[in-house]
Amino acid sequence: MGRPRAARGSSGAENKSSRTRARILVAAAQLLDRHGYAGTRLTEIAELASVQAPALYYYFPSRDALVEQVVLSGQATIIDHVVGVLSELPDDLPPIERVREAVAAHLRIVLETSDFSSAALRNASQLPEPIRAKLVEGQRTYSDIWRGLVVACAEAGQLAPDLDVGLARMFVLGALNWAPQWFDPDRGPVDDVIDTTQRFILHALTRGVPDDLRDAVAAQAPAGLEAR
Amino acid sequence: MGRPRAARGSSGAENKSSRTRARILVAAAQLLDRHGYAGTRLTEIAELASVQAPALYYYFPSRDALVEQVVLSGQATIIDHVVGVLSELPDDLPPIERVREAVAAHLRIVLETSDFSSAALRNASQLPEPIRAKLVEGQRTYSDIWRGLVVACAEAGQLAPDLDVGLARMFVLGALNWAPQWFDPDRGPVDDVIDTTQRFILHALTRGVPDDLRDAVAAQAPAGLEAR
DNA sequence: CCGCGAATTTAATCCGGAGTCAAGACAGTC
DNA sequence: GACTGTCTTGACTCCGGATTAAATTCGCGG
Repeated sequence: MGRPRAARGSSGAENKSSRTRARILVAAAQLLDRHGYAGTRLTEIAELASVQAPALYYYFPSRDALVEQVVLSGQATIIDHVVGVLSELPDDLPPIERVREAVAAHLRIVLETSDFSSAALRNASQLPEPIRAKLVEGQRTYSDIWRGLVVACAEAGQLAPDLDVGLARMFVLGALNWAPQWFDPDRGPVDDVIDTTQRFILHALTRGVPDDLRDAVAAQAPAGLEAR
Repeated sequence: MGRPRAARGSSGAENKSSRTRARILVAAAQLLDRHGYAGTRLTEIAELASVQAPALYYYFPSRDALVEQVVLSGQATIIDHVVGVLSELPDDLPPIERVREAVAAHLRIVLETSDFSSAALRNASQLPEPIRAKLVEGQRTYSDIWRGLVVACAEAGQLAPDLDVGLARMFVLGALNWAPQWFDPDRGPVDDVIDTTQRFILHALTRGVPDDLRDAVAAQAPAGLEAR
């Protein structure tokens, strides 16, 4: 009666065992994303993973443990990816451009790499207390990342002066987090969505006339450009 | 053994009966908003409404009927209120100002009058098919309202030319619909949130071009008006 | 091709929540 | 003070879904 073992020599294995485990996690993520925490049946997960329900207990001690695994790793995936992208950026990149990159990173992970991450986002508020508690740290971390991004814009004078920094952050995250709700991969490539989202959010934050139009506008009406 | 009667003469009554019924609906809305469809127990609703569980069946034939009542009236509340506000507006108001008003109307109803409306929004995707079916008409209606608002902006040249009209609509609704998720009435008045939201969204849509320059910008990039 | 543990199934149990029902209690009304 | 509408009390059924137990198959090293 064994807890499943890690592969012999290697650690990130391709075991049959670990592949089954992965299938279960993926199935759970998909269903959590669609039906929510309370709406996801263990038997559905099993079916989608092509196993019988009790097999889940070979890998996870309980339904909640499985759910926890899904949302925690989903959360970690987002954070790691966004942090990773940001850390690759040159130090002298203007803050607003960092926001642009963060938007893309967030959307790409949530819309493309899928399920785990959006399951984490969408269910956060409806999870049982113990699981929710384990999410708060990551939530704070991620919040802080965005706070930092927005504050940097403000300090660089690139943020529209009449925006509350805290609220602005919430709106950005709102627009991002709502995306999985309506996004349909059949209706167009992720990249298009990302493009438009970036423009939308940058417009919202900067309020200024964007670089590529500034000259034209300035020529037309050289007065009144300063951000009031 | 009576189905509850409407009040004698008056229709929007203050009956004891109708007040109890209202308490039940309010309780259900609150819990649906917090725990989602599948996470809301009948007994919890009853407790919150200060009634015994079987009493619910005096007013509603089933749990789902109650839920349906909540989300449908929540949806109707939003639509009616926003439509009402828009119809009061002078005809010659610029489209972008109509958006501003619609944003305020939507937020006010969702954040203040609350629960019902946000329950409708948040649970939409997780409801059982029969209920969801009854929501689609309203969803289309509401979608169309916003489509109309945004398209009008585009046609008036007040929309940032590089925004896809359809996607822009989704972002606006995203920012609005995510608000109940983080809004905390103790942290500040609704009006502040509304103010900032209006600015944020108007910046996003118009690209922050001030009124006196909008013509110039529209002339510069008259393309990209298609309403996909 | 045997044996043994890992992986998974089949069958059984357990529990909570929806929904029912019958018998009252209590309030306001005529 | 009888009547009706509004609930409470306290069962009790029923079912689906989580969990457990026992039995079975798979797959590999010997």
